[in-house]
Amino acid sequence: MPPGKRPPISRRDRPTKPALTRQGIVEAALSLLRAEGLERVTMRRLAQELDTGAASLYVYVRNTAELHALILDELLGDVDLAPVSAAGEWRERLVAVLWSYTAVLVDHSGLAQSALVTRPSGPGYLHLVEGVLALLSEGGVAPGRAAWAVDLLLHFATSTATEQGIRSRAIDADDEEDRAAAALLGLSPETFPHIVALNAVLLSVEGAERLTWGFHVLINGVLETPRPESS
Amino acid sequence: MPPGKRPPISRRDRPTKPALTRQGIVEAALSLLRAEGLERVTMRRLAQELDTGAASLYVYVRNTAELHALILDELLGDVDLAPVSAAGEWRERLVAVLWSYTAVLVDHSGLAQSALVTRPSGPGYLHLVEGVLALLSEGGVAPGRAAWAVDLLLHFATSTATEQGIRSRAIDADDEEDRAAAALLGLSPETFPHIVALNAVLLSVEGAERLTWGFHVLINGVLETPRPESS
DNA sequence: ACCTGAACACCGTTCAAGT
DNA sequence: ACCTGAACACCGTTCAAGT
Repeated sequence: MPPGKRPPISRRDRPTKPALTRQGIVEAALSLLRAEGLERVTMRRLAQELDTGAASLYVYVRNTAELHALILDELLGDVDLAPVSAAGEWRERLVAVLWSYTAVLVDHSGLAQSALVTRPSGPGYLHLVEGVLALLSEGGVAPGRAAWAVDLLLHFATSTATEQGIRSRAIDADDEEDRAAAALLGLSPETFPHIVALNAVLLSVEGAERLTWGFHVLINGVLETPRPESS
Repeated sequence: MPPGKRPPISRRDRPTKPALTRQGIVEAALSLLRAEGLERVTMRRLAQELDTGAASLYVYVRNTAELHALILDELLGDVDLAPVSAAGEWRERLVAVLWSYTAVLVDHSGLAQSALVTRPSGPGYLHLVEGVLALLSEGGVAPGRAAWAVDLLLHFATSTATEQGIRSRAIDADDEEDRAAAALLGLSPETFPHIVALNAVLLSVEGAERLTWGFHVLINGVLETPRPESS
């Protein structure tokens, strides 16, 4: 077949290349995230996945930060908001929602990091805020105080998720960082080998207890601490 | 002068190239940080500053993360720990220390971010932990609870610094993110132009009040919330 | 032992040129 | 209007080869 003008062939021969849309880009990014992790959700890699050039994505997405924010909000749809309208003590239900939020983020701690830097703004996030506000209101927290509290609570959950994500690595007894961690745990360097075992506990049972404790500290503190007069 | 073997010339003609040392690298990194910001403290840029190749730095520094951790700890020497042993109410002195820590980090929010991801371990950080523990002990917080509390307090300060650093930018009424921020503040889109003014307040007076409130929430919550029985 | 150039395998973003 | 190749200006890290 000679070169030159060829008849516009039907799309069927390249079924993996649908027209670009903002939603399609976000979906591709999400599947790339699940397949290869956030660090590979780059403009170039994503474009490759979509069978185009990186430059094309800039028609739909302002920059990488916006792309990540879009993914995050999509993921936030997985947060379990059922406890908001369930039966039971409001404190416990609030902790359940915060746990769910943290759990969703912890699998993709890079996204949590971006949530810390660029406050989320999509529908997923707004639903979450709404739910937390409802629970605080049920708990009798005045609106002004609740507005600050919801920020404080979500901020704490977000930063915990950021922190946790990276901690999932082996402890190395020669590593200076790990030595300091051991010191903080009150372990003398002699008993060092034991941290390996301890660390697993820290990430599971004790880690969980600490986070729950943190949530309760925040909730009790909010109940106990009025906003300053002036504002 | 013909090429070939030249006599080893004295170092005096290149006074800016001292031998590489770990400390020298950290100092150069620190001055680069102050001059150009964290985003330019890269292995390549730093090597250039030290008149060598990036590969040479790997003799002294494991990787970029370690480099940043080293810088951070150096900076932590600037935290004002005087309130630890000053007169006055322990709560207020604790808040003062936390404020100082936050202030040091907020100027370099990228470093705060790295502190969130890689828990600091150097002497600067350990002194800070020591000071906070001393104040909590003075406040009658039991050691076990204090151990968790110091983490909670510093973690909150660190993540607040991470968050604040980026917020120092103009509000754009066309920006979706800013629209959501306005919504959260309870402003209808009609009153939108006013956020520009409001934003300044938020970053100064109200922002400061919120952070102080957050610290007090944490402190009151810690006093109010025992650690779970099991651990 | 320490240092290095060069290479490998990537990045984000812009822009002129095409359709 | 949408899409793109190519370019610009970078990255971190490794490694063989030098001194």
